Amino acid sequence: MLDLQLLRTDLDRVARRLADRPFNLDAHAFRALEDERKGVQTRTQELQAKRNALAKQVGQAKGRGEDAAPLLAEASAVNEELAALENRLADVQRRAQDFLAVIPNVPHESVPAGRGAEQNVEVRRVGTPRTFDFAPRDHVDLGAAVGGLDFETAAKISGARFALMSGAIARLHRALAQLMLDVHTREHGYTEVYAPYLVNAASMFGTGQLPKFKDDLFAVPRGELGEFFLIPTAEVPVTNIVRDAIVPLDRLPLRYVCHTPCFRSEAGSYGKDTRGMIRQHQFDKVELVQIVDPARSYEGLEALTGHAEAILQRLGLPYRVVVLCTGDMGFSAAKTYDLEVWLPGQNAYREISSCSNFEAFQARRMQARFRNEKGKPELVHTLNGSGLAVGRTLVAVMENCQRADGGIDVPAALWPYMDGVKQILPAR
RNA sequence: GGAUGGGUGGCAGAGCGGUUGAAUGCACCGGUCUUGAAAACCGGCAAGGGGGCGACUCCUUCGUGGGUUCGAAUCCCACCCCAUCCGCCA
Repeated sequence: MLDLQLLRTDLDRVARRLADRPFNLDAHAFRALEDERKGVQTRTQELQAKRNALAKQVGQAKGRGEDAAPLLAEASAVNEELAALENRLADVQRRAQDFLAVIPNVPHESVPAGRGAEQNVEVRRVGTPRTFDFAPRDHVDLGAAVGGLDFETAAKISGARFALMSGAIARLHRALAQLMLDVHTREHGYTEVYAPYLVNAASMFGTGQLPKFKDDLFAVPRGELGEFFLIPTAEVPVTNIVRDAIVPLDRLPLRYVCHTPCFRSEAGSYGKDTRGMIRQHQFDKVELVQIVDPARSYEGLEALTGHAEAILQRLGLPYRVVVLCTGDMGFSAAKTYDLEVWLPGQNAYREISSCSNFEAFQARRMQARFRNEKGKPELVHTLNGSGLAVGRTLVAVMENCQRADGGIDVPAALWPYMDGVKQILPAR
């Protein structure tokens, strides 16, 4: 959520920058809403003050044993008028809130303007894609060759966009998550977190999935209580740790790492990435979350991105880093780096991590604050990034480490997690 | 699911329906004292919002939502959450 104060004082500049996303901020509607709010609020508060004063006089009169009847009559009249005004005020405030809740974050000044992925800017490339002296297969064919990656059975059990892993592939998948958790906790200073996979609507609002992106979520009804939502990323439960909290300054930055499955409806992506396990309704991800002092959030973003990169480097996977342009960024982000891993099966770089600074956008929605040097509560900045998407990392390892015979050479970094298995050989 | 107790400021913890935005303690900030520190003492210290150039002033907020009342942290109703016990269960 944007700062109301910012909209009041700098509406046109904000509207211009949001137009780059593109988002059309209706400045006229906002000003009209603001004017209405101001008028109703002022009159309501005047009447409330009057009511309070009268009530006090009644108390004093009764205390002196005087007749309070005239005062009571006046108070009743005030209350009648006040009730209508308070209703109107609540209505205007709700409309203002709804208006604010669907405005995306303002891109940081360093973010390039652009409409879509084509305008993203490459920052660096690390590693060189391997040249094969045979025709490289994609992970679906490799999975068929070694066994243990089964989309047909998953479709029987659940439907499209699910995978069933077994044997060495399932083990490799687990090994990847283990490696990531160990590196981030041991070397990057993150605290491991185990968090709920079902969250309430307030948490989804806090990180920005609600109200605008409900269609992307799986909702689980719970009768009278409304509904739970399956997390689309650990960002949601982990960032909401600090919702409605005031963190002492000396505890910042908070760094959390959390391995969870992620659930996405993928509404609107029909026909996209239908082959293989690039785009699934359920996938595992190791997520990095930082809660930081606003003065240091861009430092934090660079560091966090580096932490995610470290995993790719350790696995020897070639990748590149791109800054997302204004048109490709998520709703809540002020700046995002995507890490794209090289996939020989697609002959392309594909997203494997997304690292973002949300500045105070989520913090404002969550009322997540810290106590600054002056002892005053101030909104924190929140950051997160995949470190990494486990399913896609599995795909990348399979495709980049494949052998001519269809087997897979396990990267050395994973050996300690594989019970000494260094190659996954073709079945039969 | 049943029973009981409870949700108040950063924390702990008071609070006969009227001057309680809320005692007290801790924490925190400033000062006195001290070579320095501690202790002691004095003072300050909730958040969000409206209006005003400003001194300042007004409104809202005691789990949430309704209700009673001129007036609710205090009374009534519903719900949520937490604790403990019982039942069920991995």
